[in-house]
This record gives sequence, C-alpha cells and structure tokens, in this order.
Amino acid sequence: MSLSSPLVNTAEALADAAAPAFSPLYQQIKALILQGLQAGEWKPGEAIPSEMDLAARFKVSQGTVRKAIDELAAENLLLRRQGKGTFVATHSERQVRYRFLHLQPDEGDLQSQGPAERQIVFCKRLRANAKVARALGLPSGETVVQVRRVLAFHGVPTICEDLWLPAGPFKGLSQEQLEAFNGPMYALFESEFGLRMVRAEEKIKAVHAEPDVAALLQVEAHAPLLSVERIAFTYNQQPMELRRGIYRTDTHHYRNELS
Amino acid sequence: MSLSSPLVNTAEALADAAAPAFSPLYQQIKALILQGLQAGEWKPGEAIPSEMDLAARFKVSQGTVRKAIDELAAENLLLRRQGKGTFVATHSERQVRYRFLHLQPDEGDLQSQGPAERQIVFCKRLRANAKVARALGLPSGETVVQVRRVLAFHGVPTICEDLWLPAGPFKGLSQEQLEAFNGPMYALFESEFGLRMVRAEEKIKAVHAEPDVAALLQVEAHAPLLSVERIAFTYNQQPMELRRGIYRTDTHHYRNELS
DNA sequence: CAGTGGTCTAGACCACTGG
DNA sequence: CAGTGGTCTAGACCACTGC
Repeated sequence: MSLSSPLVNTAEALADAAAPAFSPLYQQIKALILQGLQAGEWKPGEAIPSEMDLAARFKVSQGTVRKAIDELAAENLLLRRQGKGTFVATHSERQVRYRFLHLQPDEGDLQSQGPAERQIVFCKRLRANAKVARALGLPSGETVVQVRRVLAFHGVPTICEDLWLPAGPFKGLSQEQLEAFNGPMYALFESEFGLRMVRAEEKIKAVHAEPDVAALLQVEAHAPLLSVERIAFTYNQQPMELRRGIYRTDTHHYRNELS
Repeated sequence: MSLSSPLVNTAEALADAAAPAFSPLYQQIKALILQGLQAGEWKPGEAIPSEMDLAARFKVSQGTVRKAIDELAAENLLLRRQGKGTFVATHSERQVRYRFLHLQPDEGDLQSQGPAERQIVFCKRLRANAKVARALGLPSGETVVQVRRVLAFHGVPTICEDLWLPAGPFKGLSQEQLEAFNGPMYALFESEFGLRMVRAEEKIKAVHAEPDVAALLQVEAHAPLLSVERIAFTYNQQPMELRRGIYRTDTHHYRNELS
C-alpha cells in the first residue's frame, strides 16, 4: 500500500474538485487502512503496524491515526490490545464464536454449553435462481454452492441452515472440507478462501415447518419455527453469502439488543 | 450537580482505597453527566452545557469532556449537533420514531409509509405475577399497569402488544391519555412521567396464535406468529417496562443488523 | 459575527505486555 | 526494560448554525 494521492484537507484543494464534500483526514486514513485490509496486506489475526509507525507512514499525527483505528475497532474490523498492538479481527477467536448466531437457550447461554454438534447434509453446485442471484449481486444463472447443515445441542437438532455461496470465490469448497474443519464456518472461509465476513443483515419471520426440514429438526409438520434469512457482507459492502436458517424456538430464543 | 468528591487519578490516591481499579478521568466525567441526566438536570430535547462550560465546571480539558460526551452519544443518550450544541436524546424526534420497532414491510420501509393506526384494547391495574415481577425487579404481587394495544398498517392489524409497567412510576396512566397522545408511546413516557427508555433486550420466538390474539390480528387460529418479548431499561439499567408483542410476519419481517 | 461542535497537532505521562 | 495502546492537556484552526 502506498500514498497514491496526497492527503488534502484545505479549502483551496477542495474547491478545485467538483463537489467531493469535506472529508476529515482521519477518514482518509481510515480508508487507507481499509484498503490494506482488503488487499490482504495484514491477515486475520495478525497485528497491523503500531500507531506511531502508521502516523509516520501517512505523515499525520498519532492522534489522527488513533481516531481512524478507533472507528475500525468499533466496527469490529480491528481489535485493540493494550500493550500488545492492534490486530485484524477474526472469527477464529473463542470469544467471538457466536457473534453472528443470536440463538440462545432459554436458560443458560451458548458459551457455557459445549460446542454445537454439526452435520453437513449436502454440499452441491447449482445455478442461482433469481432470488439468490439478486441477494449475492450475481447475474441470474451463475453457479453457486449450496450447503445444508444441521446444528444440534445436547443431541437435540435445533437449527437447519441452507447457505448459498458464489462458486467463484469459494472454488474447491467441498463437503469433506466442511466436515473436517473444526471451528466456526466463517473461520474456515477466512483461512481457506481469504474471505472475511464483517457485517450481516437478517430478516426474521415465523413460519410453518416444511416436511423435509421438519424431519431434520424432528418436529411435527406444522410446528411454528423461526426463519432467519441472512445476507453477509465482506469488505466493501460486497455480499458474499446468503443463508436461510430455520430455528426451533421451543427451548431457545433469538436474542436482540436495542439501543 | 456539584463535585461532591474530587476527581482523582493518581497512583497514590488509588492505592489508598480498597480496590477501585483504575478509572480514567473521562469515565468519571461521563458518570457525572449521567447523574445530571438521571436527576433531570437537563430534560429530553434540551441542550446540555457546552463542552467548554463543562470543562470549566469539572476542571478538566475540553478533550476529556469530549471523550465522555462521545461515549454518551454513541449510546444514544446524547445527540451532538454541530454548530448548535449537545442535546438530551428523546423518543419524540421523527428521525428515531421506529428506533425500537424492528418490524419492516417486506417491500419498502415503515418511515415512508404513514404512521401506524393505533388502538388501545384496555389499560388496567392488576397484581404482578411472578414473571412480570421478576422482569421489572418488583416484589411479587406489586401493582402494575397492563396495556394491550393493536397496531395496524394500511388497515391491516399487524401487531398486538401487551405492556406491563410498574404502577408507581406510571401513576395516573389511563386509556384516555394513551388514546389522546399523538406520537410514540415512549415519548409520552418521557413527557408525562419523566421516564426515558434508553436500552432494551428482546427475546424472539415463533409461536402459534392464541385465540384472542388471533381474533385481534384477524389470522386463523394456528397461524405462525412472531413473539417478541422486550424488557426496556431506563437510566442506571433499571427495568421499567415488560412488553410482549405478537407480530404478523406474512407481509412484514423483523430486521436485524449484525456486526 | 460569536458560539458551538469537529479536526488536528505535539507532547507528556500512564497502564499493560512480554522479553 | 522497551514498545504498545490509553489518557490528558493546551492550543490552533475549521465547519456549521443562527443572529
């Protein structure tokens, strides 16, 4: 990464361009760091240069770098550790294992329970239908990977999920690989495909169990279930996964925090 | 508000006390501002003193006050407006009208549609059962107000909510008052009872419609519906409302943002 | 134009980590 | 002990608002 264009902030410089609005220096620094993250200059789990180093590199004060990093840390892209450094966030850490899974047992919490038992039902290539293509920003008919899996807690199947992934970036993804990997699926995406999910949107509905899913979750045919449709984004707001989860909520619930 | 105790930060001072850990100055300032908010020194919608004024009052630099206010603004307790001042957040603003309501039409969004049609089914006093008492942190059997209301969009009843409120803080709340008030219910709580909801936790499940609710929402007896159970907190993490909403999700969905 | 919040700097010192 | 992030200060200047 290099300074392709000088960092400017003066009224004269801004007046030259059309209407680039006012952009604080620290936002420009933030964008530069973001570029480094996208380009893979620093990999998930690794440390980025110290604030002093970055300040020297970008020719700004440490405080300006600090403010840029502050925002990236608030967005969970970076992780600050006092006395050690600033690290690229990753889904591999035990601590954030269930950051994207909001299902909780009605009593207790997921962390204290053992890890979920996972079973891959299938993993296959197919052509994206209109809905999947639109969600992933692909041309209709493009090849996608569809994965179906079931998660169980204490032997009780609780979640049935379908994932649709663009076949290009996920070249080589196989059922064996999914079954062999020990850890969060998003951690596998990071280590095997260099794809880090940074944000997601979920749409939740109450639905009736469809026959095949009802069988997998061992519930009666018309049981009420939670449908959780997720679009996950990688850097640059690029959609990289469509996921539809069906959750049993007789012993669990979807938690959410409002503020 | 006054400085009842001096702001300290030195190693010697900390060593004196038992084990108060290290508390940055700006956290102490934040706590002091929070006290002012709780005490009602500045009311929702009003401006708090300028950063310079607060810095002078607390005998710290403007930057320290700034960092304290930054965090309070990030928590949606304060609202900064450049060139104007810093204001106590309120639920009355058009902009945050649906901050706590995550239901969205599958096409379009709530903001662009007109306001919901509201109907109060009842508003009555009764004794809290164990569950309500626990949620509100009250002794079992304490008097609470229960409100039931139905929200409709374009004439279609979509939400049926039950609210349980501690009768003490909500002394005088009546069905007429609820029906007369034009605006978000939390705005009424602010203006009439001086109670501001700052945070909430929701637990979501898929359920079957119960007969009475099914009738209100005009759905068949066993339709799958979303159950949204909310505990809302005022300052100081004090629970002040238990709410159970039943949402139709045939044309709407519950949205959530993960990061 | 004065007053507000927002940005940027430079420097000092503190708390935490690991060799 | 050196190196990291975290806090605090003082001062300059910028952008926005409203009179």
